[in-house]
Amino acid sequence: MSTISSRMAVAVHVLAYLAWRRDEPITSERMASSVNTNPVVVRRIMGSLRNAGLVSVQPGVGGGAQLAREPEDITLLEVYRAVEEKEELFAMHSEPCRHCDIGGHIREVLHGVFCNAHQAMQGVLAQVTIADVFREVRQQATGCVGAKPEPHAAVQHA
Amino acid sequence: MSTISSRMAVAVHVLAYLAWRRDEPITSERMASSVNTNPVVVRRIMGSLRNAGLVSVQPGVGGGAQLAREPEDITLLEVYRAVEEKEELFAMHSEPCRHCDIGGHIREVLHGVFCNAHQAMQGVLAQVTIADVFREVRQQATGCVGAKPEPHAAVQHA
DNA sequence: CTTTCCGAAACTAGACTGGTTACAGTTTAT
DNA sequence: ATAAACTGTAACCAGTCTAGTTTCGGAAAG
Repeated sequence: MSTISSRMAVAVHVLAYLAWRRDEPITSERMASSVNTNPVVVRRIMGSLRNAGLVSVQPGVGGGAQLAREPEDITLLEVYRAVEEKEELFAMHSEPCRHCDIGGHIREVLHGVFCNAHQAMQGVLAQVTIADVFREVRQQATGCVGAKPEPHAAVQHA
Repeated sequence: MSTISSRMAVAVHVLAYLAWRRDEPITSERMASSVNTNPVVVRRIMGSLRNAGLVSVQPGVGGGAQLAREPEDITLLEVYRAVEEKEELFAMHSEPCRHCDIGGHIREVLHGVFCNAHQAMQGVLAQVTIADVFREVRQQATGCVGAKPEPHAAVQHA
């Protein structure tokens, strides 16, 4: 039932927003307004993205966050690794009986399969960049009836 | 940080155990002893596997669980779907601003990427069967120094 | 009818998530 | 220097999921 946390979704959303407003610093309040959450939640995620070298943040008047790299150079895999410090996708059961044929070696076998599955998932994320996401979002937006042809004219969460 | 629950690992462990003891019913107590957990935890997981048609369970004296299908016909993907009723691997953030260019369409784009990632992971699980796991576990066991050449001679959790 | 076994409910402690408030520190502008 | 704007971080909370445990009812076998 438990899913990977929505930090991933929020992080990609924010990075796409920063790619949209590529040249100006964006405050956590503006980002939170677009994501519809609390500014502290955004700042927590920005901390992870900053540690990963994906964004640069400036405090003070006129401060905010900006992309530290080009949107084409930021893959969703980097975002995933920045906001989910998880080493394994699947949890292993703790201490199976080591004296029987199954319990003694099941963990090594499972570890191999689980690693393959995790890497396959990460392989998909590695092939998508923030620029891809931003482009697809814009395409969807302009494809709608009544959509504005100039995205910069949209609501800016001022 | 949160991972997919260890129910998956326990389920594969138990199914490999049942493949090992293919012809006799195994009680939840014996399975729990091999997994090193509580019999009720095993029974909960067996309920999911039974609903998925992977095992058949008999109550009463001499009862227990047996594989309902051949180990070669049970993939880890079926096990995954049996014990994790999750529809999505990644959580979506709840209600982004629909009036701005990013928030209005980010969810559809993210949904596509997340689905691809989830399916890539499931594709790996679909290619591994319980028979594969059992065979690899046996290979690892016999490859160890001092390992018994006949796996049925190992501790049986009686 | 007793034993063995499953199924299910109820309860617990621990962990993670997302949200919130609060406050210290830093940068800019005046 | 002082005020304003913004980040960073700690602390706390409620909700959810997980895994474990106890308990009890019911089914099957002998």
